[in-house]
Amino acid sequence: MPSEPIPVGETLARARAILEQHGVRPTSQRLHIAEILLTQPRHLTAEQILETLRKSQGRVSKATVYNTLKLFVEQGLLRQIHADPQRCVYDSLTAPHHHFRDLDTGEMFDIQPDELGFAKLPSLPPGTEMADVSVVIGIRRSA
Amino acid sequence: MPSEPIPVGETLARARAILEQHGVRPTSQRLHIAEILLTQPRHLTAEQILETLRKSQGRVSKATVYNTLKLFVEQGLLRQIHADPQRCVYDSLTAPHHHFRDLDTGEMFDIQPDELGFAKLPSLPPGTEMADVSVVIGIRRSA
DNA sequence: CTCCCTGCAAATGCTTTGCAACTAA
DNA sequence: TTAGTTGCAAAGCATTTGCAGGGAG
Repeated sequence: MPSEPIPVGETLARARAILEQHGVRPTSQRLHIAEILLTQPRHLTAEQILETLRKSQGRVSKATVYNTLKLFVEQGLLRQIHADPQRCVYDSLTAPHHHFRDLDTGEMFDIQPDELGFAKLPSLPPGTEMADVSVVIGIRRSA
Repeated sequence: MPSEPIPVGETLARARAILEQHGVRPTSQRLHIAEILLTQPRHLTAEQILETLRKSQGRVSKATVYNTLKLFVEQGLLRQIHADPQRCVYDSLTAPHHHFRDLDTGEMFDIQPDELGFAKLPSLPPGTEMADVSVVIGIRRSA
């Protein structure tokens, strides 16, 4: 269930606040990218972000998009998901959660953490500790 | 727990049998690749397979390795895993199962299906059906 | 003789990097 | 001024493709 779009003025302010909280200078490009990732459904490829920017915005460089996304990931604002071999998806929900993945389109949808639980987890290899658990449920249109 | 290496003569025969079962002509390269994937631990990148081939075997083309792996995947002999952004791992265990992933090395280890169970699964988006479930448990060396 | 495998090199597509112009404090 | 950003083009890498030579049936 995608959250509904938030009025633009609000997202701009929120985007700015978040960037400042993370010590990222809120430049025009960064604000626009931050706005897209706060307002739109939360799983986007670099290409989709670039398209969105170009529609609403005019000129943006692909390199700047990638650099900004990389910066956001380093700052913990985004998470990268690599379910697809060829493209990488940026997820703006950074809290631990799981995903549905539409096998036909590659689209991803969040699963809230309380919607999924384990009855049994395997014992870890000796000398290791669990860092994270990721569940991806592949789905397709039913017949 | 990696199964222990199987004597070479045996793997060659098994490799040949499997290829023939799947209607794949058992050429020299294909047999060597099939042998590697039956004998060695089961999660290898194309690069690792190429290296192994070149050590034991002599000349092999990168293209042939990729083409063969692609063929094997199409025939259901292998499964591709895309946990890493930059490389893709081929898994010779095609039955449904889950994985540990060493976050430092990228290495993957099987989790047997009976070692992991769900207490709760989310309801699917309407009009869709579940195709598969993949669990990846990220681990690292504990302090 | 005819497929189709194989290897090389070139092409592809996503992502990163080098670098010069630019912009804001 | 000065550090940090941006855009363009070129570089990098894993993977794919085109094509000529070669081998198996």
